[in-house]
Amino acid sequence: MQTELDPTDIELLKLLQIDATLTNKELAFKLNKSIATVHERIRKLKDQGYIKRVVAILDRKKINKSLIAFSQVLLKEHTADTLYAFEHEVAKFSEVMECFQMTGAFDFILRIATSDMDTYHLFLRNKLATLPNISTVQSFFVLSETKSETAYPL
Amino acid sequence: MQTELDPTDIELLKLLQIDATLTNKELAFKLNKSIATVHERIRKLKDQGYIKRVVAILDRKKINKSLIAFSQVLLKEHTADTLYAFEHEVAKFSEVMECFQMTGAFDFILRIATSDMDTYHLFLRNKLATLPNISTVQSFFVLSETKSETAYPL
DNA sequence: TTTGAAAACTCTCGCGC
DNA sequence: GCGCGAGAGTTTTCAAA
Repeated sequence: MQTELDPTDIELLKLLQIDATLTNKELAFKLNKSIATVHERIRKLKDQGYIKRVVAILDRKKINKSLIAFSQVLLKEHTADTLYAFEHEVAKFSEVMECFQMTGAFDFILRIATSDMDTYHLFLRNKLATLPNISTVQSFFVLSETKSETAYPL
Repeated sequence: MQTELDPTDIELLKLLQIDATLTNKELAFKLNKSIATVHERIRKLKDQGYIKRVVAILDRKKINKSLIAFSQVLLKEHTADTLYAFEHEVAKFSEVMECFQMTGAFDFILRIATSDMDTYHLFLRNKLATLPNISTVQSFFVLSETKSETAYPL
């Protein structure tokens, strides 16, 4: 299985990261390739896992997710079991968009999406803070989103 | 312009957030609507800005973006001008995937994608730290990505 | 919102480089 | 191996009701 990207693959990935609604015909024109070639390249890029999925990105403010919080979590214990248990439980909460284990002074950083501060408060009290083994949770709130990019440079 | 979402719109947004390659025919079947209805609903959801864009999500480790850092930036001054200038300059760096102005003990949090620690270091020294008006930058690194969701609950 | 038909696009296959 | 052309099969689009 060929796993290196050539310039055509790179160009395709660049374009599809920005707008995945481009048709094969449009892509073929931009790349000076045939439609069949573009089709085959994209199939391979998906098969090989370069393209994980194609998704619609919504305007969060329009769907009542106006408040984004970053919550830094410190656990009491750091055994393999307690780390796994935390990750496993926290992933179940629909408010948690992302969970990363981190280096540094705390263990995890969570990105939480809610409609407002009251809802965040309820999430913290009734969901996050009820998990066992939590030592501290520090919350920071997004005032404004200056840059928000899903496309990696290639 | 109708701006409220009915249950069909909500269901469509849920599905398209997960997989935007579903055809109108497949969506119509899932929702028990006609293809033309689905087509028209999606057109409206895009027009009204609920769907901002449709993008391919890549596997960052396969495209040499193995290291993700969250960098907390504190500025020296907080005039409207200096805040704007920082946002404006930092958005130009291709390594910066996201930039948020925050409440709390620091001013901005950046999500930085690079290939490795050396590259991050170079970014910090030669790009970020050269911006005027920066007081401190604290960097935290992602050890593992437990949950990573682009779909908001609806 | 639906229908239905025309236009556009997708996807596969086999040939040629 | 990789790319391309052509055609069958789907999907999208757009009237009209």
